Amino acid sequence: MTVWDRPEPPTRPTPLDRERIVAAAIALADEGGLEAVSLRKVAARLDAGPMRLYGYISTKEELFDLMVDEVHAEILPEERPGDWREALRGHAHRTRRATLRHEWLADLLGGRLTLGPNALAVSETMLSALDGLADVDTVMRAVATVSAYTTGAIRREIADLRSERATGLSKLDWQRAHGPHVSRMLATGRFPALAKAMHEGAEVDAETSFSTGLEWVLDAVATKLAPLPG
Amino acid sequence: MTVWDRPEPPTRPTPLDRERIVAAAIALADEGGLEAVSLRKVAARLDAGPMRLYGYISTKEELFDLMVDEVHAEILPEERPGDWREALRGHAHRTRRATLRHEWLADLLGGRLTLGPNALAVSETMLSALDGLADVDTVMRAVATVSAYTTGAIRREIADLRSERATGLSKLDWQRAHGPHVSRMLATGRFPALAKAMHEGAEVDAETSFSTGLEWVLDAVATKLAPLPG
DNA sequence: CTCATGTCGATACACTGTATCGATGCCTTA
DNA sequence: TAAGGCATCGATACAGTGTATCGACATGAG
Repeated sequence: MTVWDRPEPPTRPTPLDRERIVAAAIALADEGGLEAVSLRKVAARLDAGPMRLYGYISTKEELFDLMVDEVHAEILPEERPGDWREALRGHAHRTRRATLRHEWLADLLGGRLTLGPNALAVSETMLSALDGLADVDTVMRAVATVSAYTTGAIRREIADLRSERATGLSKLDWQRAHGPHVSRMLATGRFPALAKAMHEGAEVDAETSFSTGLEWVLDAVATKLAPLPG
Repeated sequence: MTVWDRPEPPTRPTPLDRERIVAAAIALADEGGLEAVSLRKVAARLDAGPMRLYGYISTKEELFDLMVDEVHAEILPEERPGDWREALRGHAHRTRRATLRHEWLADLLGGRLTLGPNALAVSETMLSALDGLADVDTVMRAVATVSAYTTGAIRREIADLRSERATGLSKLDWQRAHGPHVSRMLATGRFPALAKAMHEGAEVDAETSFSTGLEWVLDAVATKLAPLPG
């Protein structure tokens, strides 16, 4: 019996921590969407049994919360924004880009309060960028309104994206793609405005679309923050 | 052997249809949230085996789509709106109220394209209310922007609601409620703007909150539809 | 009356999140 | 150093999920 024959001692498994668990979960979600994230698969990626995870998280929902907060680290601005408008605009675009990198985020955005350290830091930077420009309630309203638009617009964009991907067709073939159903509906003549929009609407790229709406909302916020004197 | 002894013929089960299936699913979701909706439970409500449903729907996702479209019937305006602003405002508020009646809708809103007849009809009324007030692209942008705000704001409101419900406490006790975590965070002094907002912010009811943000967005739309001459 | 055909739904499968609790290793004490 | 008690950890088990499969059945034709 030499050392070579002696079996390895039962490999002390790598100790886990939340960070590694969340990273594994995010990797899975990036690859296969949220529904590809199961505690068993996350654990498997870390050479552990499923129950191992329950020492670090107490529920799958909590894991999702941690994932969302982790991505918020990517949403934190790298440098101090110039003014409030740039702060809000930057936040919206960073959120959008993060969601394009992690599409599953669209399924979670706005679904639960996110109170992790990164999410709080993000809120902090937005609020502080507006601090002093109006009373507290107006400032909060401004942040909430822009965030609501951002959440809604991003979800919509991702929904479109998935739909296109599923049919494998561009928006031009959209009607045909969605089977006879929509075409038939439009053909009934019951939806003239919709039909007109479908036929005459220009095809704008998603980023421009997002941006345009965002600027509208920012314009609105501007008038509330600095109402015209008089 | 009398007629009384003769066993009942195997009860021809009530024939199903999509409508009854969707109604059962909505009832379940209203009672216990989306995750209470399982094909087995839906089927059980209709005295059927699970596989019975697959004659009418081909996937659980499809059932969700049908549920969403069904609720859109409640969102259709009852009477022709006075002007574009009332049309958009009405739609937003009806969507909000429908979501308060069917909280699970918040989980689905904006998550997938909804192309059912009711959803199409809703889009039609919104687009037609704006028809002619600007070029097609601006009109579509207006509808999309208001819808995005609506989706995002509603999701946020429901998330808050659930959070409050889970802790059983009002927003006043919010910090304490969310355990030491948030309080500790705020106490670190790393989030002064957030702390200020928490302490000085007035407690406004959800509807007012929703309304205020909505009017801001509508103001923005107004300036794009009817730009000042010059 | 027999047989072919097509439909329908019971059974089965692979997988989920998580409660339970016996085995295991560790630390303390004699 | 040896033994004992304790806490921790994770394998097993459970109740449930969505849905593929395919045998049994009812139905229609010959």
